[in-house]
Amino acid sequence: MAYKRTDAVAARLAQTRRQILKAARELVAEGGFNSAQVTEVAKKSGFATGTLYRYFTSKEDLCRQVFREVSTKEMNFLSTIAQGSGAPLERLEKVLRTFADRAVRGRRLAFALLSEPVDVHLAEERARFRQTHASIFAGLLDEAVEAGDIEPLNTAIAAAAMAGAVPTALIGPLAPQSHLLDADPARTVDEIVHFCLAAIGADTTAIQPAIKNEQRFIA
Amino acid sequence: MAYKRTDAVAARLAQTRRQILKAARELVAEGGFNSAQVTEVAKKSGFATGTLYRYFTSKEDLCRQVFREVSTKEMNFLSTIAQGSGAPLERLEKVLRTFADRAVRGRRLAFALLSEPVDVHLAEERARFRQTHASIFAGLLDEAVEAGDIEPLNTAIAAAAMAGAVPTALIGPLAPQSHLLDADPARTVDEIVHFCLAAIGADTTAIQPAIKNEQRFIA
DNA sequence: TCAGAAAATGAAAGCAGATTCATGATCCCA
DNA sequence: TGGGATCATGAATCTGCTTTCATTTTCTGA
Repeated sequence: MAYKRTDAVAARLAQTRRQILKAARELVAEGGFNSAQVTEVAKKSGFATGTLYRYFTSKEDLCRQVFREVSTKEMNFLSTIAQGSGAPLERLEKVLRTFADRAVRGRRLAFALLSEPVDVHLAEERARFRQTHASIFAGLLDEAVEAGDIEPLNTAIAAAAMAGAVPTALIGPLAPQSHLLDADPARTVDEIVHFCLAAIGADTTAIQPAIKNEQRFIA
Repeated sequence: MAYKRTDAVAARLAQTRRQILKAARELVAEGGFNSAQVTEVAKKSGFATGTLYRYFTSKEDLCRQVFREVSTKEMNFLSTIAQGSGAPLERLEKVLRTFADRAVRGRRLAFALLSEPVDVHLAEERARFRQTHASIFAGLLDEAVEAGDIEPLNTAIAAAAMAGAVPTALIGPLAPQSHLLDADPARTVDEIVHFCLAAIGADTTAIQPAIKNEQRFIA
């Protein structure tokens, strides 16, 4: 026993792991999970394929990590807004708008997370992602009902409907090759947000113009 | 040249083709496209795998046919309702309700058509399916706007949002193993329909109770 | 500096399917 | 009824990946 992992080595290992994840993430952001083949990730990260398997038990494992990393970032982002101050419906509007807005701007990545055809395992991860969106929406709807800002309704169902409506309304436009949205993305986002708010009986007369900062899905 | 295909033979060939499609369709209705492996379809239909390739150029081809057959039936169904008589919004409500209702009742097949993870080719087919739903919705929305029943809006976007909202709101419940919906499916459908109609500013006070006939996605 | 231990490598093996194709069965018409 | 044509068969092959693992390289503490 003449070997004990040094801090320096541990750091390097961690670094390697990060590099692999980064390479995979970038490939996903460019061409979806489809492009994240083991060989490609290896090449891009600068390590051998065998090496990847010292850090991840399988390709599936690697992809799941990537999905989680990226989606967690998005969810935290929305979650923070949801927990902010202001009337529940104002926060809901901001969350919806931010969601749609970031998806449009980070189109390729959003496509990968939301609608690219993927295998069952990633599909599960995606379902969780959607479910989390729905939870955030549902929480705000509950608050709004509680506050008497909207009529009582089944918030779980309404939230799920929103979680489906937003991405789908963007999907054609979200597909990598599509440029339908380039004309007037802000207007489209406005319409979608309006749709969701009206659906729950919220007053939509005061909907603000699109967000100005250039937020987007980021790899 | 001592062979010319007889009518009898042609009929048998057509019959075989139908049998293969039927076997595939049934497998899909039971376990999704995942279960429609060439070997399985062959076994179920009673023909050899090689035979399938005399009728379909590839597995992909076969699956696409199945998807089209089934989805076309659904779309025609909705389309007929959409072209019926009555106020546009009444027809829209009926279309939405029928869509949701049939999906709930023909859960497994609906899952396969709407949210099962599938490869790129079927995903394209699915996109078309969604797009058709959206077109039907959009047509009715246009009529409603035209008739002055609702305020003008971007009907394409609203329609796409509905096409996403309905399946997603059902999805947890739609997944084959889920039984969330068994408690009170009609109520859930009501909520979803209400959501969509409210979203476009339709008067929802007169929403009728659930449809009575036992319509469903049929293989 | 060296021996033992971990880490990295990438060519080869594995894998789960779809797809092919040589062979045998069936069919048609002269 | 026979020979040429189509049809059906299913074991063997092909395919595009992921995954393994014997070998090489790097690291550690004595």
